[in-house]
Amino acid sequence: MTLAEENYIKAVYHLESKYENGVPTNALADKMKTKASSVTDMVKKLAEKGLLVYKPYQGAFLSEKGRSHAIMVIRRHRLWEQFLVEKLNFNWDEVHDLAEQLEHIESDKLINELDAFLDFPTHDPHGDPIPDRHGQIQRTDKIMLSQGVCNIGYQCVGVNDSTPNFLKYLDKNCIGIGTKILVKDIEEFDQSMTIKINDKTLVMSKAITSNIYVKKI
Amino acid sequence: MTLAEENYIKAVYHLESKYENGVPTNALADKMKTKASSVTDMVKKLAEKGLLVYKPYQGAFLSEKGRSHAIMVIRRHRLWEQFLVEKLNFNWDEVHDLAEQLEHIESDKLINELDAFLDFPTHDPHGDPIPDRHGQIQRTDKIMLSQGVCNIGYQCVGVNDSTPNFLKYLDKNCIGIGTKILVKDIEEFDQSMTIKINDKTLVMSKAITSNIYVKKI
DNA sequence: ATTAAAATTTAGACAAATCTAAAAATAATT
DNA sequence: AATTATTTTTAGATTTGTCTAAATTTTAAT
Ligand SMILES: [Mn+2]
Ligand SMILES: [Mn+2]
Ligand SMILES: [Mn+2]
Ligand SMILES: [Mn+2]
Repeated sequence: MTLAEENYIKAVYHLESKYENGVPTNALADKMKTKASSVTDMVKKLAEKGLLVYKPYQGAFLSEKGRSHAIMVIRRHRLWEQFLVEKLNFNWDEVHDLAEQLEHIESDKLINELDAFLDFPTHDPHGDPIPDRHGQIQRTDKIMLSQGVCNIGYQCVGVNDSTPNFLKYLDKNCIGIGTKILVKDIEEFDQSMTIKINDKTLVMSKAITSNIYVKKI
Repeated sequence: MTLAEENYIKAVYHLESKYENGVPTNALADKMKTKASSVTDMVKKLAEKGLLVYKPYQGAFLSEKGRSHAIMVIRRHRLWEQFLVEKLNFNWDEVHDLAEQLEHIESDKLINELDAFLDFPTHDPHGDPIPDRHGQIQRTDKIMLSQGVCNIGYQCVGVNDSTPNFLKYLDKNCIGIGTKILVKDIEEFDQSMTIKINDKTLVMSKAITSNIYVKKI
């Protein structure tokens, strides 16, 4: 399985939750930063290999084989991110692009030993679950902070946007995985939220609060 | 710099010590397990990029730029090998092929942090020196065991052949980096050597002894 | 039900890295 | 020095993944 193929099935995996009746060619082209015509070619190839199910004009689905391979790529990605942060002093905003490279290294022993070396982490630095060696993913119930309610305490468990820009914003405001957040007020007009973190008060737009995952304490 | 290009300059680097008047196309084709015509094409491309110096029919040399890049690829290769053995429970005969993949991961921070994490090792699991972050390589004086002399004690400091087959032979006979070896006898006819390791006596052919590097104790 | 717009696929081309087969240059032998 | 043999390069083809431009299909709007 080539690097490009792995990236495509991973993209299909991530888009499937949003497009339940098949992932459209254009959505995939966007995600892969390529052109629709390139996607059509690749999707046909992956369908021939039995990794996707695909009918022309109808979008793509992962086959079981495709899904389990996609999950393994995601396992590798998240384990490497965890390694970089835990062992090599990387910040959580520096690891994604590097993990995009490392996730394609092919070795079961490597990834399982890395897993053990890290003490079988269940989540990566961004709060995303790390599939276990059998592809099992621990589902946790989380909501977007934008869905939070006044005067309720929450704890940050993940982020939706994990681009460096957003993560640096969170760093600047002392928000990370595990941070306790108390919702003080929600402005009706634009859903902007006033929250308290360690006695510091902070106002965040909906663009921010809808990218932070929390759970009730 | 692509994966193929990095592999070529690494191959030129390793062959330059044997071919001082330019690395011949065929030698490179052998090493790269490809055809001479493919080598010609690639060598021309690398020369245009300023990584090699090349005159048709005259063989290839590394430029300074090419050499320093080759050394960095070797640094990455050996640091990864060391990581796999030291931290992930790999045996020294299992790491080479995996390091061939890992050496192409592009990130200075990654490799320098890995270096620090491993406590700045000077040698890899096969006894080969690890270039430092400036490309400096620690040269140690070593000889082939086949050049050893009777009744002199040596210590194994490296191997010439690091294929799994040879390394497994060494494992089976309890020979590794640091092992003390006493030369007891050398048979004139075929240069086969009788040696003593921890009171165990062992006879090794020249094919073996010329692949073990030692230094006088 | 037509027509217009959007999404998708096909056709044809291109760069990277490889191959085979043939031509050219260099080295070795007579 | 002329002839072979070896090495190296060129010419033309192939695979992978991409592109642009044109054709087709589906969806939305009159
Ligand atoms: Mn990531
Ligand atoms: Mn992540
Ligand atoms: Mn190696
Ligand atoms: Mn090595």
